[in-house]
Amino acid sequence: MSATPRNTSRERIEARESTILDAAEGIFSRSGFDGAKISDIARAASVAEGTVYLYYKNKRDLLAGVVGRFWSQLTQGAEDAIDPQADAAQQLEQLARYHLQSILDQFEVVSLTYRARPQQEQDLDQVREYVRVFDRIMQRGVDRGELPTDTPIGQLRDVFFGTLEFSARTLKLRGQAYDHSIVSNLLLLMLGRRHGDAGTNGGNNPSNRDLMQRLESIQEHLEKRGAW
Amino acid sequence: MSATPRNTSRERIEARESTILDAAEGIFSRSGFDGAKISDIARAASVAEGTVYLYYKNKRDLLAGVVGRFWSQLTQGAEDAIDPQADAAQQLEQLARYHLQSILDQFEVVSLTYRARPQQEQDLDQVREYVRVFDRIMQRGVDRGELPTDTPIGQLRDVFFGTLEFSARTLKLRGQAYDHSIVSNLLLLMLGRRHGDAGTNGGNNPSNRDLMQRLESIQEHLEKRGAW
DNA sequence: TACCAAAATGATTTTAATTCATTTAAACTG
DNA sequence: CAGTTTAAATGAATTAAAATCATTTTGGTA
Repeated sequence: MSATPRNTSRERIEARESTILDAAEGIFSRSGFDGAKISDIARAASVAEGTVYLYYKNKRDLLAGVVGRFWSQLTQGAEDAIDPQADAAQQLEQLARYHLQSILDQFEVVSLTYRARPQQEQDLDQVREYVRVFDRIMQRGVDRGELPTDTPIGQLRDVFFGTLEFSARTLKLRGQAYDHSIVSNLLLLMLGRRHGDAGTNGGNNPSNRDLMQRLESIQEHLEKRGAW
Repeated sequence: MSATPRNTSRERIEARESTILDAAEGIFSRSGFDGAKISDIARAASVAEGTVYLYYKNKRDLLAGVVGRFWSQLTQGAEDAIDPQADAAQQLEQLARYHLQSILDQFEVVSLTYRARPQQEQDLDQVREYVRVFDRIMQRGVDRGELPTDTPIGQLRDVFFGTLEFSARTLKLRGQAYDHSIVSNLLLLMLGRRHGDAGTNGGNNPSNRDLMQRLESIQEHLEKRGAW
């Protein structure tokens, strides 16, 4: 049992680290990166200033810790929020709702993400992982024939997250709350129909090109099932 | 001519302010907000440290100056880039190209915008003004009947700028250059048609006869496999 | 040329991050 | 369980950079 740390010890240390992250998240959110003092964070975590530096190399690193944890938790939450049985359109809507709601709720932490970013590379790992939730939904949709084969997933990813984030900023700026029509309109846009508020303007006449794509996807779908 | 500053004097002062802004933009872009030292900026502007504080209350204020000037210039450039004769779709494409190109070219300054933001209110004024260029194009399109009356301009604004900005980030992250298909696809999305890369795969709208043939062949195909 | 006010300077002060010599606590040993 | 070793925590001291301000320089004016 030479170099391995004692069992209970690791738990204590993880608890302390998490305490420090909690404190940092609170102070950073309240005061912003520049406004936050390490001494405030240390006090909030009931710890000496020097202790913070045992867990994080410097202030920036501490921020990366806060931001990284946020996105990891978001990934977990997103996976829980998505019904594995649902089709691509439904899953996309679930993700969109969850995402918009979350970034509205924790707007300050999301903003802090941009502070961590431009620097080192791996600060972004947890964000990348989060984004893969979207990619998986879309890829599955294509595989099942629910989405056209030539769906440009990478570009739609930027449409999806870019739109939701800018919409969230707009809402915050105006002091407005979650607005479901944003999600509805985004999905209508991405899944190919015309815009206008959700329920409205439902039954539009699909073009032949739409029909052709649908047929192709049905065929592909049937062939994949095999089971003849 | 009592209290009014001498004519030449004002020019000298404005020139100096602009020199400081240039220096600050360079250093901020190269080193980021935290990495930039006022002493570096002062040196780059051939000015004493204290002089910087004659023109800007503090470092954050100086950043706001740099960022504000950037967005003002962007507004000017956008207005120049748009053909007043063109219809809404064309103008939107012109703005999209101009915007994507500009934020790619000056990615660092754009990133700095988020540093200035969450703070005081009027830091955003120039950004708001820039955004109105988009609003005007859309409103004019609606007024002229080129766009539906119920076009949700405010929401589409977030789609437009959100998508372009996230796309720019993706390109930068991958070290890729301007990609016109992003603009094409975004416009197709916003103006109501289907996605797929622009020039490629262009105007193939299959006829009903095509569809019927395809259906026949699918039926035949399926029946051959029999075994349901 | 002498004067004044505006502008500029950079040494000094202040603030906050980071380090590190010292102390305290925990884990292990015989 | 007292003694010893190692890990963790502390906070005073150091360092770095922003911001201030008493002093000097400059440009215009009479």
